[in-house]
Amino acid sequence: MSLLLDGPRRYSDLRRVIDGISPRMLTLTLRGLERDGLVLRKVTPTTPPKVDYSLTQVGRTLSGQVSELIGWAEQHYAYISDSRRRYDEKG
Amino acid sequence: MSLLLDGPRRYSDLRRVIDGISPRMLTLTLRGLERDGLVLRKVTPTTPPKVDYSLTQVGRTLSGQVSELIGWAEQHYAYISDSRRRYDEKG
DNA sequence: CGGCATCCTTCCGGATACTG
DNA sequence: CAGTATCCGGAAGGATGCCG
Repeated sequence: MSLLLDGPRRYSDLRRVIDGISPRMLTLTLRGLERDGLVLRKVTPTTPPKVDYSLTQVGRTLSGQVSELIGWAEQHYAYISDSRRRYDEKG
Repeated sequence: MSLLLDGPRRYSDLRRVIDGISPRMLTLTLRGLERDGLVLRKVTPTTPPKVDYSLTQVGRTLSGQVSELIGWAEQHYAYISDSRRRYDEKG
């Protein structure tokens, strides 16, 4: 979702950025977001076809919270990794 | 997580509030949060035993973002439901 | 290019029964 | 009370192949 903040992205672009994701999962995820009205799917029926994904108005209202969540995760990543290691090693 | 903001809660309390959750899932969830260092599990070995769950210092730093997310969800619940209904009905 | 259909394996998570 | 143990059905999701 936060990947779409800078504007529309094509399917293949998203696949490249979200490294390792299968086409199936990417499509399912995008379709879910589209169904929820957070992402807009715009098909241009040329050859080769072109599909742009962008945030809807409402989708953009979520971007702040998502960014904050990402920020939190980055800030506390080391702490959580440490906590897990300690938990797994003894108890 | 947001349930723990007001202070420690006992296992059975959480089970009552999160209605319908199985003991297995509640334990797994709490154990995951404990492993990540977000929740503290404090056992008092009396009869009957007593276990209190509370947020750690770091766990509390996440509460703001969680609250905002909940707020967003409540605010846009109707929109999303509508979007889904329209999506499922035609396309 | 941007998918969908299908197969197949994994594992999530509910139900139930039992314990310190 | 606060879990653990076990069984089990169904869903999640990777791999592969095909299509407009």
